Amino acid sequence: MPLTSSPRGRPAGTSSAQTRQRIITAAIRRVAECGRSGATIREIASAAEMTSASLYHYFPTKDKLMAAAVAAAREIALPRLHDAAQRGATVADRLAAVVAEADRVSRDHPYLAAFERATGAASPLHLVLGEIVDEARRSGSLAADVDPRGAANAVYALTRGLTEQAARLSPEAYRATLRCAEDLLRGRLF
Amino acid sequence: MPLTSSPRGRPAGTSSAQTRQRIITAAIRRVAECGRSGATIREIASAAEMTSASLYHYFPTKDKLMAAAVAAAREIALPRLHDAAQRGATVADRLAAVVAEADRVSRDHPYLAAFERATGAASPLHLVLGEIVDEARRSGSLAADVDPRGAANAVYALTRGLTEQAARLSPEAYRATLRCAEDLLRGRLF
DNA sequence: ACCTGAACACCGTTCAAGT
DNA sequence: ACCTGAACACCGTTCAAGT
Repeated sequence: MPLTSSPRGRPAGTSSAQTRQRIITAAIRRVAECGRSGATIREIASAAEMTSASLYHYFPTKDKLMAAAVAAAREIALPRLHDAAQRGATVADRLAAVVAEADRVSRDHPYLAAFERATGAASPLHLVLGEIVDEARRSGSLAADVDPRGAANAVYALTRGLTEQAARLSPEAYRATLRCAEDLLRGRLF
Repeated sequence: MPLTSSPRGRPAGTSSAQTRQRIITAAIRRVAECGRSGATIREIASAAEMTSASLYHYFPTKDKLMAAAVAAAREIALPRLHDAAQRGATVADRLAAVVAEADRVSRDHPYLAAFERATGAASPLHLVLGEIVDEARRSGSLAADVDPRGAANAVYALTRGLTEQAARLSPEAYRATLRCAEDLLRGRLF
């Protein structure tokens, strides 16, 4: 074997699952930094210390890799949002707690908000908000003539817009926006 | 000159401004249908009845063409939203009128909502909402301790999310969502 | 199974050459 | 000025060949 040849086969001390995770982590970071189309397969592979051809051994297309990254990102936020949904006595309290927790998750995982924004994937927030509104309807906190699905969608629309703004505004301006969004949910903005 | 050669020079009866407009219209449609990266320069040029090389005579890069398309799209919606902002006695009435008019604009220009969503550009809605909230603050309809920029951003976030939902939901479900959004603005959802 | 370099068709963009 | 076909570097993806 010539000394100039590149190493072949799986490096010692790494499992297939670890390699997969390394690729997903690299993908989340690169997509957050450069956007979905700006993050090239070659760069993601390089950040995961392999060739683009090797990456295709783990993910058959860029779309499938993105879907796996979206699912991984969701698993980070979902349990925390679920916990937050338990806090608070009233529906408005719970909604505010979930929105606030979503903000904290963004702070703890700096790449996450930019990644979700770049992919435009449905956030775990939708699920949690739907649950809160459903429960509000069961407990009678929602006016009887209000469509619960419509209410969940409206609140979800608000949070989608907030996530988008988070990437556009300064942290200070975004914090002010969040406070107003909470006032809006509590019915005391205007 | 061989009979097989393609025509050269500007076709008779067209001005430079008309050609520019034709390119922009084609760009809006293709981006709405295929997304920003899915809409290729070659396809946009083809839809505008020219070569991609010719298109570069009018726009130096794809980014500049997209910016021009965004500006053109804005000019469609802005006057109508401005008019709607005059209607209604209270702040909530005016906000609801603008949101409703934005919905009608989307219906009148089927490609527009998808295009704005695909480009992620700041919509003319932002400007109009900012004006309404500023006026609300001057007239004292906004609580003194509320940051007016934050309030405008929060309402804008809601409308951005609504626009996104419009593409995802059935017309019926979207209408229910719009009604709940109005209730939310009026402070009587929860 | 896992990895490689080299190739494929396609993209945004450029350019010499035509009218 | 306006348009063309042909080329450029780069992208996602494939593949024969290595261990």
